[in-house]
Amino acid sequence: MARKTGSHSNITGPRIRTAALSLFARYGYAAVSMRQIAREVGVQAGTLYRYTPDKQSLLFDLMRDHMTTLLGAWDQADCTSQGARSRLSAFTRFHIIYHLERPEAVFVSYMELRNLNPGNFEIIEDLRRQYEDRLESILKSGRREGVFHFPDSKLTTLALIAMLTGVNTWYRHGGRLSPERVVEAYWEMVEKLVHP
Amino acid sequence: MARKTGSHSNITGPRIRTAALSLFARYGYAAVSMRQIAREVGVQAGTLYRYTPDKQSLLFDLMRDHMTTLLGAWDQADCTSQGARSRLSAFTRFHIIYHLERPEAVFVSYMELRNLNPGNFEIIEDLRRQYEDRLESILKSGRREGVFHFPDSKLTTLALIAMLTGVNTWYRHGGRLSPERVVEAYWEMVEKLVHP
DNA sequence: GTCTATAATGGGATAGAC
DNA sequence: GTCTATCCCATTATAGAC
Repeated sequence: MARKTGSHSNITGPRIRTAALSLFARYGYAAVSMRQIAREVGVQAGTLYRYTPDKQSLLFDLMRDHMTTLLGAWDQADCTSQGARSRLSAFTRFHIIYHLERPEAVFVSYMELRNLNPGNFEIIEDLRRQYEDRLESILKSGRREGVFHFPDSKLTTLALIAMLTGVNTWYRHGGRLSPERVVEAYWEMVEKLVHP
Repeated sequence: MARKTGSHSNITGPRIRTAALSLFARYGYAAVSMRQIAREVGVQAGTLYRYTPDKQSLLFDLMRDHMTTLLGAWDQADCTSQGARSRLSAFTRFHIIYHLERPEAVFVSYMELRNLNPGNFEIIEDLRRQYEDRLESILKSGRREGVFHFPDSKLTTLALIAMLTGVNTWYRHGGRLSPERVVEAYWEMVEKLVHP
């Protein structure tokens, strides 16, 4: 049986999400219209509402998916049986590489928090806290093992995440440094920062 | 001679800028309307255009003033005759305190870059680069003096600034740590990070 | 599954009265 | 120096045809 003309439901949904992510990252959620997203996808604006209840849900779904995928990927990569120094090295590499591979999702997830409605904001913030907690527990293990020293575990967690995420603001593909070299340099700095 | 009723030109201009800064910080440039700014100030929307040519100039002026004031304040505070370690300590303190005192201007200046038109963007980016260069030259002096070691001066500059500016994302007035304690903790981390 | 058409609202910016 | 009134256009979201 021939497929009906215009029967693209399996592909239109993802294409809407991809277009929205890209436009939100470039111009910001508030500056992007549903018509703009529709044009990018190649459908009329009304059609978008078959795939999302409203613009807010589109933003929220993108951010929630980014955060849950990030958490899942780290939990897969983390070797909890290893020592804290080795786990921190793995975290440094994972965080930089994972974020460099998804600049748009990272950018939207950090910049558009204030455009979430209160309920959605709380859910995203909880996921972010969970990710921070993963790093903090590594730092605390290292302190118990006597291989790390730092002034305050929560504050050091936030300092390290800010430092590592900052790579996304300046890294340019094909620039002076390869991702591998960036990871090396940051690990050298992280290692000294937590040194006893 | 009695002042004319409604003659507030000396105060309305600054009040527009304060209201705009506050609203841009809370809701984002694109999400804030000129009518909203006018309501906050207590004038009609048309009146705003006696004080700014358009909405874009309002944003640009706020960002440019923040960056030039920041640069001027650091150049005032920097004791170039001192050693690099002492200057880096001063920079760490200056950056954290100065940024904590102006959360709205800092937030707007980091979040609304993409809402600047190309010419304005270039001017702000140049000011930002100048500020980064101030830190980088301290790091290079320290390396020449033999009191610092790091993998790459530009990369370390950006890592440190990201780390220090990150304080603004989590610090809450009246929270667990005083600004003074935050400065101490960050200096301890910065010092180790650049340790030979 | 997508389209056209439209409702209801609000946007930036300007003109001219007072 | 501020207000009122207005121009013109864009916005989100929905209804109903095909």
